[in-house]
Amino acid sequence: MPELPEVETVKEKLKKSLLNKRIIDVKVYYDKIIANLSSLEFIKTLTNQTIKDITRKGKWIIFELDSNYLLSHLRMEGKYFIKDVTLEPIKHEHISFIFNDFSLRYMDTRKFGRMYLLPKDDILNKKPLNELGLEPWDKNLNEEYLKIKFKNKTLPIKSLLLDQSIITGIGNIYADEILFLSRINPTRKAQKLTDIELETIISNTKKVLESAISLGGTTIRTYESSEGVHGNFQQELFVHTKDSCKICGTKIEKIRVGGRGTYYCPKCQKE
DNA sequence: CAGGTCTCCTGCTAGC
DNA sequence: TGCTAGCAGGAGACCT
Repeated sequence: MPELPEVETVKEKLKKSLLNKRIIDVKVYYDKIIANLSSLEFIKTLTNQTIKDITRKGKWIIFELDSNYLLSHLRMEGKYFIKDVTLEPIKHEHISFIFNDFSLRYMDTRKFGRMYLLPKDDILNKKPLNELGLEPWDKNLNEEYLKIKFKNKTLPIKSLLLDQSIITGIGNIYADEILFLSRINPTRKAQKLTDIELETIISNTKKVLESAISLGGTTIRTYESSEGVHGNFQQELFVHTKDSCKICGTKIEKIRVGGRGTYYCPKCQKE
């Protein structure tokens, strides 16, 4: 499940192959991936545009084209591969962007990924990016900001860490890791956290995500990496999918918080 | 508005 | 061994 560090890694990888390349054709095999256009309009608009830049906002990859932005969210299992143009599409391959000497294939086993093709204007203030909160390294992310965002909320901290309109980029794996490092129980009500605890969470968010990016993200379970992307952060995980605590040896508990599988150490993360 | 539940999907697995 | 029901999960829709 790609979260910010995996998306960042994929984005960097794509940049190496795609900058200044011109799309000469597009094939769509499953059109529900495209959220805001028919596949016909999607293909027509993309054809003959050049990739000027590739950036990231939260878990979104942003392809800057001549006159549009193509936004891509990998959700659970979306991935990109560079392949020879002549190779037939295989199972779970839904979109193929064809360039002169190679093709970029979008694969997605569960078909949860989504793309938006938008006109080139102020996309940060338009759906879907307008709903995103702060990047973890934004200088406006501080304890005051979280207090304002947590106002009138009764949800546990884990659920609010996953809320992309507050901090963007954290997913299920890193939420568990951030709370472990912060020694905070995932079920604690966000509103009841102290200022110091909020600051600890912010600092550990940056720490965990930076470390994960430097290791190329996390590769676990069914999440097979994209082209040339093989993360190693799974070796650094303290609680997510673990059996016993790396610090105290206590058995890691698995519970459900806000419908998500949640791992924590009952001794290190007391309620 | 806040929050709970359902939905989208497929592959894997526990259980018989 | 083979089958099936149940589960996993990011985010948006829908309901209360």
